[in-house]
Amino acid sequence: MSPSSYHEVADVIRAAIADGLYPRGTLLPTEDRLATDLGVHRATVNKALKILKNEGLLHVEMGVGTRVHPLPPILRNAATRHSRAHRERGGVRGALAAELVDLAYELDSVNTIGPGRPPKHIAAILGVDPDSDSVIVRHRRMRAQDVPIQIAISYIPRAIADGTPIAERDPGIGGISSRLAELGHAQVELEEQLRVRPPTREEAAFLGMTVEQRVYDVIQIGWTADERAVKVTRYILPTYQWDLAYRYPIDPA
Amino acid sequence: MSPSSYHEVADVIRAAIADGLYPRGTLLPTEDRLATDLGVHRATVNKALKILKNEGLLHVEMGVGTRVHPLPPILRNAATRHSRAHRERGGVRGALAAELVDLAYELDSVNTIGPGRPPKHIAAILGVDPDSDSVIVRHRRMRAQDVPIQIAISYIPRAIADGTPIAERDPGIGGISSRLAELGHAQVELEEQLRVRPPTREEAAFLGMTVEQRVYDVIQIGWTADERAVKVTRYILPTYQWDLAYRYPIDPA
DNA sequence: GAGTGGTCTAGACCACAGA
DNA sequence: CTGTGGTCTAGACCACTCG
Repeated sequence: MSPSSYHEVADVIRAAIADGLYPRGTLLPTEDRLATDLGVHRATVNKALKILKNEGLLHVEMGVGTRVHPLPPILRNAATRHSRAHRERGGVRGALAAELVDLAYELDSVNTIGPGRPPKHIAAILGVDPDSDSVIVRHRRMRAQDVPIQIAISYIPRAIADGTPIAERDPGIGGISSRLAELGHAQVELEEQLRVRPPTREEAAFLGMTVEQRVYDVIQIGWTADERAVKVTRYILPTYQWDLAYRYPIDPA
Repeated sequence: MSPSSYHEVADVIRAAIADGLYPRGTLLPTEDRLATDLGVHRATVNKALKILKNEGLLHVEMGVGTRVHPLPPILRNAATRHSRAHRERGGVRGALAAELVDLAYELDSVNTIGPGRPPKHIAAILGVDPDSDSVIVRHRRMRAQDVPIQIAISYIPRAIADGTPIAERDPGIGGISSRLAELGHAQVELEEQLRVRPPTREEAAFLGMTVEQRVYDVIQIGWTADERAVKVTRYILPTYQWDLAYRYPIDPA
């Protein structure tokens, strides 16, 4: 067959991947090869592959070739991931780690923890000073199976966190949420605001994405029983790497 | 200045739009014009504009020109009722809620209602027969200010819906949820599973999108107090047209 | 150095909308 | 009929990786 457009070429290759012709993690044929096989110019193949790269299905290793993305999407279930049982399963340090336990993925994270200034809109939520180092910032960049999958930046008021394990590198079993609870700041509700946008250059660099792909940008606010916001966390997740799930009560009337 | 790559051209145009040089709804200069102005070939401008189209910032009217997308993103707050008690508290919540209030948009919807077969995975959730017309299907395509913004397809078991206003074109004040409550099937919790993907050709056609853009694909399940799923609704939303918000309780321990 | 994908220019033809 | 964006081919040069 001789596809007449780059969308058809993309469909052919997408189908070939779905059929298992090119398993996850393997190299695709070169663009020249595909061009001659499909009877089109390389520019057309390049345009078709760009679609699949933007979808997150393919991934380029410069100078090497084009690879089928190694990891299928992971489910992030907001309803269950924050239960204590979930967070402490396998002695792990937080919600993400617990999710990956099920999949037998190895989690590896690079953290930067210390006092810092909160962004203005986050300072407003937490009710802290935006112009001084009023929060502990926990910046975490995480990989599963050596594939970057998430950036998480947490902001906790220093009035709460100073002198506690929350300000330390290792917050202990169950993560920050467990420590907040022990300190009398248990979060009873979480609020999440999310949108989809292109990654910034920095985010793209760490996540191994291009700026033409998409990330979820999730702002999570932790509320206590007495209606105080005690933690704000921003999650940056590649859309092709995650499915999200929520469960919430409604007024039955 | 003379941008050296199509990403720079895209950045220049994105910035020009952000600066108000090209207001929402107006036509951009032609590709030829931009090419000569920026000192690059039209193919480069075309590639740059494609990025902005994929982001949903631009929209082509064939044979006419390229227009800046008319509507800014809308906030879809999954727990509006639930969050109402908290509305006074300041910060981001108030700011985003304020944006919602602006919407004096005119809504217009085309509906198709009747018995039908549920998709297999939805039949499994509802516990109905996937091989017969076991559900009432309510298919709604909605526009705001004449801009298509959402597709919603609801599935309700006929055992519940037959002979009630749920199977009628107009379900009455309060909609399906109120009727379900009156019939003894009040939903007390909603579960939503969402992912981001390219639209199908049909979805793209109605929503005025290309298949290189992205939609939220949201599966919403309505649960009763006795843990029965009484309604499943699938929402298809352009990602550039919506921000999403959730609020849910967590296990504080 | 050979092979990879990334990008740019150049020129061409097409379908579509509107005067 | 003219002007619009959509697309394809052609050929070139680049930065990168690996042997």
